[in-house]
Amino acid sequence: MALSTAQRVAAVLRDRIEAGGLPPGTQLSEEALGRDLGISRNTLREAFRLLIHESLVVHRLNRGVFVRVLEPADVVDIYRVRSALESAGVRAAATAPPALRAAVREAVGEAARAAADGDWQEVGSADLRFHRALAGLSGSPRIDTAMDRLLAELRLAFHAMPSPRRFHEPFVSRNRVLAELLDGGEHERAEAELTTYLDDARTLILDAMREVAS
Amino acid sequence: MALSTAQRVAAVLRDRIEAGGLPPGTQLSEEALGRDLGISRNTLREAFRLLIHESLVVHRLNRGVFVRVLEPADVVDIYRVRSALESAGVRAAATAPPALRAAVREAVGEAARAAADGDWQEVGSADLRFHRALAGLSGSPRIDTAMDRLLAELRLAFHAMPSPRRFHEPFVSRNRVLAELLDGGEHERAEAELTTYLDDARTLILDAMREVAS
DNA sequence: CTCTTGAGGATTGTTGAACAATATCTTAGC
DNA sequence: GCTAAGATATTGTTCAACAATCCTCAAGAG
Repeated sequence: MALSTAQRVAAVLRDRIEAGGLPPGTQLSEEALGRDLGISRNTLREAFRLLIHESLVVHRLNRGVFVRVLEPADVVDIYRVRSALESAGVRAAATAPPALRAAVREAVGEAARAAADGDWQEVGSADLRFHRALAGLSGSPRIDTAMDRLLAELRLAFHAMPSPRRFHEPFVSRNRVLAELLDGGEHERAEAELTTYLDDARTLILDAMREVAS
Repeated sequence: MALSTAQRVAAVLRDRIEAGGLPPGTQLSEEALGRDLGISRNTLREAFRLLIHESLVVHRLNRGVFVRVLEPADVVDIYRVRSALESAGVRAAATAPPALRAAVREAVGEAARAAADGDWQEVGSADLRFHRALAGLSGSPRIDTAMDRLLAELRLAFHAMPSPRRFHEPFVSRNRVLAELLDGGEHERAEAELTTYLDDARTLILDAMREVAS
């Protein structure tokens, strides 16, 4: 048994959440879910802990766990932190190891290829890799894991996006522009472009969230 | 009972670790600690998970949990992230709410008062509050908690410092300089000063760690 | 009618135990 | 002295029972 029961249960719940079967705000009852999945409450709670760590669900003392509801304020905050971490990466680009700089260019290429194929799901994944690579220029393990967690949180908001293409398409070329500014050593302009970039993306997501809520 | 048992136990262990009662590298035996604290192994493991999440302890599979040993590479990384978060705060200072800017000035005053009293322990605490306030200028809850965790990790390294006075004293006036640059709207100079400030502090800690290790 | 109060029921929190899996220590053999 | 097999101790996983807490909803006071 390579994976523990708790890990398998967590994977099942993760899939259900990301597939929309368990919408944000849903309470995950220990007894009902445990009976449903044929496991004890304690094992289920262990699975919950894994999901809590990924912030896919939240735990309220004596209340239970609920599928995370991402508020507009959360999106605003996530983009604030992203701005701080990715800006730091851009400022570190000049002294970053070649391998890290190559990762940025690679993600740009992958996004372009996926866009040519019309695979907008994959464009989204490549976009996330691009931004992770930007933050990764700092060469900091702690920044890497923080970035991973932020992007995992953001995925919860993507459910609100009606058209993946309309959201991702404009950013393919902007990613390329950013990468070229970095390669050209124009770090100040790159940082400025990154700031407006993130502001635009945030606005798009917030608009989509408002639309779904209404 | 506002806090769960696991949370209270985690607080106890956190205090013991920071007070030096549980030095870095100590193994936290489940059976012995559980008997000592009068709680079940299961609850203790829950408390461990909280501390693991704060990276005050590390978990090695089938080996147990140990009080975190901070390597020089960790200190370097922590200062990288601090630089990113505090720089973001300084850049946000211009548009930050007055209450957040006041918190920065307040911490400077408290440090100066403690220094006059010769209470170098308290100078250290005020210094941490100063830096937390700097990062707090971003107004981001996620940055606040990230900063708290970083500073808690860093405290693990402070055990290596032989003379609190020699470490903290020079920074009292530098904090004041930084705060005045911010109040004067000279954000670029403030950011530059912050960078050299953090580099100097990092160097001091790394030197002390090397000295203790040898 | 609104607000408080307090059972009662439902849900989560905690415990101790049993068994499995793994690492470490001990010992026998070469 | 070194290696390998077995013994021992510790952690990992799961379970069911009991304790603590929250929420609902009805009864009563104002």
